[in-house]
Amino acid sequence: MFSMATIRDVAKQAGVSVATVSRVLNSNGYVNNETKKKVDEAIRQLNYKPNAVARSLYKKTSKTIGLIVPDIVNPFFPELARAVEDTAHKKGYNVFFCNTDENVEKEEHYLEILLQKYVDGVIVASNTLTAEKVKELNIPVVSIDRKITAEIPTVVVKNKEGAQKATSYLKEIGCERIAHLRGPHHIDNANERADGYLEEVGSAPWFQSSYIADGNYVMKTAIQATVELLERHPEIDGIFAANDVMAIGAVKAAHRIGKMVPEELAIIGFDGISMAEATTPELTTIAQPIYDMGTAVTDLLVKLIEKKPVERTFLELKVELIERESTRKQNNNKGGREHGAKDHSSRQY
Amino acid sequence: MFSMATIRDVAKQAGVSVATVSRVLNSNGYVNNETKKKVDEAIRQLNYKPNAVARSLYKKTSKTIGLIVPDIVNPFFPELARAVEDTAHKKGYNVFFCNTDENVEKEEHYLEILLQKYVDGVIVASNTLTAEKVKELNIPVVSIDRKITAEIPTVVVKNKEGAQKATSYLKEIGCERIAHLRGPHHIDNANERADGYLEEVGSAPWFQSSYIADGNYVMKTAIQATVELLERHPEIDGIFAANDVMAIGAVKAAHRIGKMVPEELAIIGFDGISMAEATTPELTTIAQPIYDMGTAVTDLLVKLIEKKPVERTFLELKVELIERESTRKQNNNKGGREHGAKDHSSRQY
DNA sequence: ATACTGTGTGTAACCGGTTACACATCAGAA
DNA sequence: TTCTGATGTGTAACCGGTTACACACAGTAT
Repeated sequence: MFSMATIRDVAKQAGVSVATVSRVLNSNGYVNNETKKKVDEAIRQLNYKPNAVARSLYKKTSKTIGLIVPDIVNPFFPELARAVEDTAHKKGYNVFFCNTDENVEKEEHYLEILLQKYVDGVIVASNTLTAEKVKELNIPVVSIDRKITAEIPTVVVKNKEGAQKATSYLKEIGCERIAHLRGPHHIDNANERADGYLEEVGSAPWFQSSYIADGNYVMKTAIQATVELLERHPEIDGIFAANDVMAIGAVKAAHRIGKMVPEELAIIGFDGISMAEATTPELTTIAQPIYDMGTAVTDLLVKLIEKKPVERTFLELKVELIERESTRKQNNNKGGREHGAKDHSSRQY
Repeated sequence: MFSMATIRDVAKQAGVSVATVSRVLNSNGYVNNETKKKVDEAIRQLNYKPNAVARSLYKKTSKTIGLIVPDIVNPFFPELARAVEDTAHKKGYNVFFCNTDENVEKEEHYLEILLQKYVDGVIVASNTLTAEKVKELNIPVVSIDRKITAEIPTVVVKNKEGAQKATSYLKEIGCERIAHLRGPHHIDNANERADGYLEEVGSAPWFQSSYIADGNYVMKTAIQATVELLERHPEIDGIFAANDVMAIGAVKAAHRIGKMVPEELAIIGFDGISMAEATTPELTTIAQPIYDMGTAVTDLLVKLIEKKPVERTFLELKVELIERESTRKQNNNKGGREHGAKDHSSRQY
């Protein structure tokens, strides 16, 4: 067993001081060209790699960020995590990966560990954190998908606008009784999406609040809720589900009851997760630019870390309607504009 | 802006030496109970948190591991990553998260960075790494899902056995012409699964090699391959796809052609990804114990890191047939035994 | 001749922990 | 009484980088 070469080994090998080696490594200060060659040669010979931990200790920065998500298994987060990691890597940062299950203690525990490990900043996808906690961390924290407070930089999407887009699209294709399968009341984006729905149909003559069913963003309960909804209101011919997972549940419920999708019932989701393409019929949805959100939030964090100027600390990204098979226009029946090919969509298992 | 308290601040505050504080922190060596109280009080007053970087530098260990996957977006990996992170966290380790897209240079680059950051070990899900490269890292490396070489500890599943199980299950429910949608030739598990299929039907009188179609583990090409397969051999009444994503593609192809699943064509996949439950009909599959694999591989790695004894360095886990709707028994028609409820299946978005 | 600036290099302190070693005290054994 | 071992604490070296500072020497301006 042998141990890694240190900067002192390199210095000895090259016949110079450690300061000079350090200067060569970081290309700062003055170094004679001949000296530099000797040092480079010594580095090559010893296969020297500088020790990032020692560097971190002195510089008080680790070129590392933390990514805190509720659960990577939740289909929204893999693409987000991918974008964060890609962007961080491009900028020279590594990412620590943490799952909190929306559990406050777990989250605070992770933050403490990350802080002790000198992370330069943290990306949080969670709603349990308080502004106070964040402030005492003394490092940049940005939030994705959930607003925490006005002080914390955030990247979200236009949830209300997207919900309006979804609902008005259902109207447009001829739906006359449109229901909403909403998300949990304690999650902001669920409320915003419900607001968007109400904005479009809340004052329609047929509307009643019983057209809104409570879901909690998971498939199983969405199936049950949809079955009850359709039993309560058999006249429903369109459902806007607040996320894709529930929309998939709604499709299953319709199938179970024997309602044809989209002929008798149009269903539209929200999120644009890849699972929505696995269903039959494939799901029409309001797609969030998940990858772009990850890129944007990471860019923002890195700028804050490196104290570069940032234009805005609150980004509200646009969503996009993707027409697939779970809805069909009354008049024309074309497949509809899809997403542009994503640069990372061709990967294989 | 204020800076973090150090061990020397604590020592001063408590009126003791840094060694004593360190002893209290790590509960080793002798410390008088009264002294310990003073130190604890000083720690509390200053809200002192030990600096993990400084500790790493001296101890040459960071309580950090690397997780290298091809692409977290690939539906197999989120659950694996979750298991790895859960297990690592439980044992006091943080995980660096890296996506390589099966790209050798990217992979080697990540390994180099991880090494410089003093990671204690690495989990690799990849087939591009050579044993030589791994050896010169001088830290424990374990492999998941892919065998690299005999020397590198590995956790895989019984692919051939699973494939046989899938194929014989199709025979059992009455299929008489069973095709195989295989994975890429350069991936071991694809070859093992093809072997398992051949073992079951390779010597059947009806068998021809044209019953095997090349797929590359992605949905789009699987759809095309299935369409061609069914045009070539309309008599096919069962398809074993080498992964779930291709099986979903096969379901779509059947739907497109107008073949009823499972009535006219039974389809079975492999992997047990959650997406397989989103389809209509829901997919019968050979489920890998993905979460367990992640737990096992992390346990193994941590044991190697901590130089604890390990029983075996090659684990081949069992797979399990999950009957759902895309296949149906000729005789009895019961829903079939599902997975036990996974402890992490109830999370919400 | 003097001062000044740019180039090139080395010494040693520093980052914030851990621990080897030295030393002191005290109880119980020989 | 002396020896031994357990208890308790402090000093300083160490981990492997970075950099402030000192210094030396050249070339050029005054």
